[in-house]
Amino acid sequence: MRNRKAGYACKHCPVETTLDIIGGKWKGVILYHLMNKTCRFNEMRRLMPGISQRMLTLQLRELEKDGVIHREVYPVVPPKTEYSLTAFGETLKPIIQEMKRWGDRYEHHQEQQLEDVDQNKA
Amino acid sequence: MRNRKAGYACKHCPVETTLDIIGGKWKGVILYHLMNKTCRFNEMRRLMPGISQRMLTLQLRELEKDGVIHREVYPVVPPKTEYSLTAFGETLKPIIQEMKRWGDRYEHHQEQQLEDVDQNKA
DNA sequence: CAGAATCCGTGGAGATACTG
DNA sequence: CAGTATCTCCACGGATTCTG
Repeated sequence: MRNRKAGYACKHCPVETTLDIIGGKWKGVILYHLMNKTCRFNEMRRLMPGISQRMLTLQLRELEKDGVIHREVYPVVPPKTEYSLTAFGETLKPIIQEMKRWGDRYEHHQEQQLEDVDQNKA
Repeated sequence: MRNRKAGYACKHCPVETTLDIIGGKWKGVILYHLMNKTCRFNEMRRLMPGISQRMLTLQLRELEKDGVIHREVYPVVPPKTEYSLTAFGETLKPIIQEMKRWGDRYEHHQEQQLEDVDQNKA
């Protein structure tokens, strides 16, 4: 999000505060992947085929600026950069985990419906 | 979000699936308020001073289309419309609650820092 | 490999006015 | 009160090219 108006959430709604940090279009997914393991740049691109290189960079920079992720650059050739969650970023895990749980159940629900249609149960 | 590409999430990442439903800029906040109580249109506007009337309408329509909220129109004068969570929408509560919890703690953390600065502890 | 820089189109979103 | 309709603008984000 970052653009919910100059930093302060109106009536300091806590959900709005949270969305100011993880509300970016791809931030949830990025955090989800970094929860499992430290990742390199192109590795993340492969994990998220839908995001452009430019967007990935921008979102990573914002997350870094907010102290959620850490960016470790190794001065080698060819370049190597690793992204990982900071301790602060770890505190967001419960949110992402709930999102994963919900998404999993929703997908199963969808599959179920498709099967029903296939078998003319619907 | 709704625009993560024609309906199917890549590699069906569950977090992406979830964000397709609640990833809209204001959807989290809307759901948060509807968790507490059924709300009328202008009531919600007051709860969210940052959102424009147009945006509120659009986000509500998307949530309705996705089956997350219910819109009850009473044929009276002046008009009265009430928004509430559907049973399906209720299943999103754990996510929003985690967001609220995190936002609350984050705000306290911020306050703490401000106090420290005030008292030159920092 | 991990980006930065540039160009450019689209639609996200504000402001305003109108209506049942 | 609870919206719709229209006009408008800018920044979000894609595609492409260049670099250490």
